[in-house]
Amino acid sequence: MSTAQRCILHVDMDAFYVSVELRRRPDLRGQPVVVGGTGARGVIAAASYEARRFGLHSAMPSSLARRKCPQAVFLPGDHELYAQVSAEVHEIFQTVSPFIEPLSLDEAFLDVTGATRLLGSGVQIAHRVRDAVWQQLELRCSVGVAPNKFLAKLASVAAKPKATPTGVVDGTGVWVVEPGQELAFLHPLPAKALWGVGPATLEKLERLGVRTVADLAQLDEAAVVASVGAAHGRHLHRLAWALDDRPVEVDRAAKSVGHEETYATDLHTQEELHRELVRLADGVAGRMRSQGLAARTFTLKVRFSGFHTISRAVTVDAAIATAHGIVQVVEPLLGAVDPGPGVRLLGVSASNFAEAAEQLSLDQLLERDTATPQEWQAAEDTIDQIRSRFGNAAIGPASAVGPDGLRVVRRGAQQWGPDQPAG
DNA sequence: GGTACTCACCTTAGCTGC
DNA sequence: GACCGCAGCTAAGGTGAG
Repeated sequence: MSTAQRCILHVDMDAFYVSVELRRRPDLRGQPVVVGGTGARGVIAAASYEARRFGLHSAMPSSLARRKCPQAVFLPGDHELYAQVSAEVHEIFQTVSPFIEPLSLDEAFLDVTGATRLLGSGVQIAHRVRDAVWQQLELRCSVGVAPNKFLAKLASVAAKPKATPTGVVDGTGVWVVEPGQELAFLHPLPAKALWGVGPATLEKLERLGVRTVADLAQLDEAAVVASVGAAHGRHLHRLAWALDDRPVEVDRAAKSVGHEETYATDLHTQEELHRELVRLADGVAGRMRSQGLAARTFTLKVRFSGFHTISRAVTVDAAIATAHGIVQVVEPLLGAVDPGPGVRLLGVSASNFAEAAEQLSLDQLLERDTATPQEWQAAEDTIDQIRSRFGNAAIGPASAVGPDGLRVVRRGAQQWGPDQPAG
């Protein structure tokens, strides 16, 4: 690398959701504990290392998890609490560097290149962060230190505790990939360790005889491109040579906002679909307005009972930020869906964002209504104010009220599957 | 038999305009 | 006028991550 050596940290909280829960349920320490998957159709969001000894892991269907580990304690998720604790962790990060790129609630990249003169080496800063997180929040984390993001991420994996059938083995907590040692660290790893290699890509690479990162590096880039596509192939081949110059991005703007929901029992009528569309649109519009966004493209996603999934999108001329506007645009797409076979999931997402200032010109869309777009906007702004004062469930569209009463879709509110058993 | 939710990015195909 | 190649855009679906 010709540019000055960077020092990147990847901080990954250990079994984050479970660890947060154990702070208020210390009686469960040392037991197999799982967060999420409390319903019949859900998956689990996180598993304690004791649960991982039985093969449990995040995104595992809850029914399978119960079979593999009947003694596991299943706890419902509390997304708001995790977000709050995540913000506290973020404050600790701020004490060592302003250059923070959150990846999710439980992990982030930190560029500490500029902090090393003041705070010591990357390793010293990593230990400083790790100690502070433990002392202030009673939470463990693993930290990878490397010259780029990709290696720092792999290093944090190497630093983590390991669950084996015989017990949990503590990790080192901090793992450093020293400059000059990148390939020695990287090449023995399995190809699936690379960021961007999932089951589909792995199968293609295996057809080329690739087992390890070293195998991939030795291939001609053209062969990788021919197998997995141009952009993906070039990217993977560079990663196999430890080449990753992506910066730590502090303020990444969202490119889409969406909500989707899997139902405890399938939907079978247009009336049910319409009611759910209104709820989802309300959730999406509320989040867009809270971020000052308005969108031109809206995508409807439908998953049928057989798991066959379709998506349909529509792009309009004028950006929209109201639930009413979204429903008007997406309703025709939904009308073309035959709910006869049963719909298990419905989703709405917004993308192609424009300046929120453009959002008032909805005129063509709302021709059939008595209210003007400005009036709709004012009405939904008032809804936002009521919710911020009295909570999300305080108010919502009347047409979204079903037999169970009003439920407002919030980010993460239903993240790990429906609570009610199917059936 | 069992597969959540959110977001980003890519590929492919079809359409349109030049 | 028909056809071709190309670029740009959009829609749909797939893949991957966390």
